[in-house]
Amino acid sequence: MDRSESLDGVPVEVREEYAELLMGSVDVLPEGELLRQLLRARSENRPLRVKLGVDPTTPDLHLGHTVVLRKLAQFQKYGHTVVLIIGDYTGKVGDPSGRSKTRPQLPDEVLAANAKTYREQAAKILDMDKVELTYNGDWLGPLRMDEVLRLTATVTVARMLERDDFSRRYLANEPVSMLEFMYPLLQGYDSVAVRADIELGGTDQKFNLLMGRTIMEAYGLPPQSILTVPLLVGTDGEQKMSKSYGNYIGVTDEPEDMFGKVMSIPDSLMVTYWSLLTGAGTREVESLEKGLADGSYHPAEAKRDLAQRLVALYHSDAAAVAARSHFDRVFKEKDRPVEIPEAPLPEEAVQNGLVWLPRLLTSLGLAPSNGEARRLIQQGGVRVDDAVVQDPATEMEADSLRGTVIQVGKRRFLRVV
RNA sequence: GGGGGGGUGCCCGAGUGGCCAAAGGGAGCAGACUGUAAAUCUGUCGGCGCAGCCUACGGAGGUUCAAAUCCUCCCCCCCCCA
Repeated sequence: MDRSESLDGVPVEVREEYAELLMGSVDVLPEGELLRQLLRARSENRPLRVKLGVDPTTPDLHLGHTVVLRKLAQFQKYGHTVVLIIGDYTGKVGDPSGRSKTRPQLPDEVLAANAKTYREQAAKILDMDKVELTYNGDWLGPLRMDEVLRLTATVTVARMLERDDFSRRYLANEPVSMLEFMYPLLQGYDSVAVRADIELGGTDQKFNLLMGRTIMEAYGLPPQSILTVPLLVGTDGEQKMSKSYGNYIGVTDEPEDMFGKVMSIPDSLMVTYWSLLTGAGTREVESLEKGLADGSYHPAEAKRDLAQRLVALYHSDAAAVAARSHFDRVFKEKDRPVEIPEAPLPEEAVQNGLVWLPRLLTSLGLAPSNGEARRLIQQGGVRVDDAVVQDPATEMEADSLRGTVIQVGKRRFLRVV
């Protein structure tokens, strides 16, 4: 977007605030509105109400979710009020988006549990003491039919079909349920309920966010402005980060795992991750880019630093350092990790004092089936005390196994005790 | 209500009587290589102590020496017309 609007007469503090809020944002609409809001908020000494709605459909947040949370944290930093809406109601109905399969309707207990972990995990980024936390079931649940109808009357079908994924699916003969049409309306109604000044979301939410404006106007309220942040690309470097694509890095991932996953992103994604996930400032990101470009900053080093920084954010500096040395040890020097998890020799794997290797792997959980274990062995992916074993018929004496380290692939180790 | 098109392995998708545990792609997994769990290449990719057997192509029956493929009924999904 064009961000060259004149800042003449804008106080320096607001310029700074504005610049930081724009950083990393994709759409900030309508043009110039956010700046006006910031100025007004300042002159009236009234913080902006910044809305984010989340559906508690997954128990764990991943780094993709944190992009928008970081943006919220910036608003918070400047004294604005973050209004976090847990979509317990919308989650309960079950959004069938994208698939013909109806998404299972989540039971209350699951939603409540998800909401709880969401709060805990969001607390790593936001100051939750200052967040206004709400549940949209509080106002959507009691809505009467006539009120629902009033809501539906505010938007036309043609308008709905402007939404890219709706029209695309519609043209492709894929189902679009009425329920899905309701989602943007309910989300917009949330904005009415909390009197939002601005709503944040991923770029995929642009339509819904704009719908909030329409609906607020229909309810006689000043329409919110909207700010979108980029969707984070997952570790595969292609699709957006999502649990269902298996390309996600969870904020609760163990330090070593998180470190490793970060190391698996394509180089081309590094700068993006730095700027969207670490809270690094513009200057820091620029010098990093420069270093990578002129060769003074080795990409492998940059990625390690990135991984370390992210682990530090969600765990601790110590854990981050440990994860890094673990990674270097195991992958760079192809050595064993210092700490190897231990597991007792499973009884069921022992027959007449002998242990058949594939069965050992499955019973230790290192392979899902004997067939898979066989393949791993044949492909040279299994080591017993550093020695590759390639014969799937291998049998070993149970007693001799105790204390040995079983390795599957490059990164799974287990010591039999 | 009428007409048409579909339901295949984790996902997408080919297959219309045997050569089909089912092409191809993606994901996953393993190996090689590398600064990396990047990229690339190779292999593998239902289960079973596996040169064999079992289970599988929406569900249930049936025809056949033989069915994902043909028939019957049922369930589910999509589109068009009304």
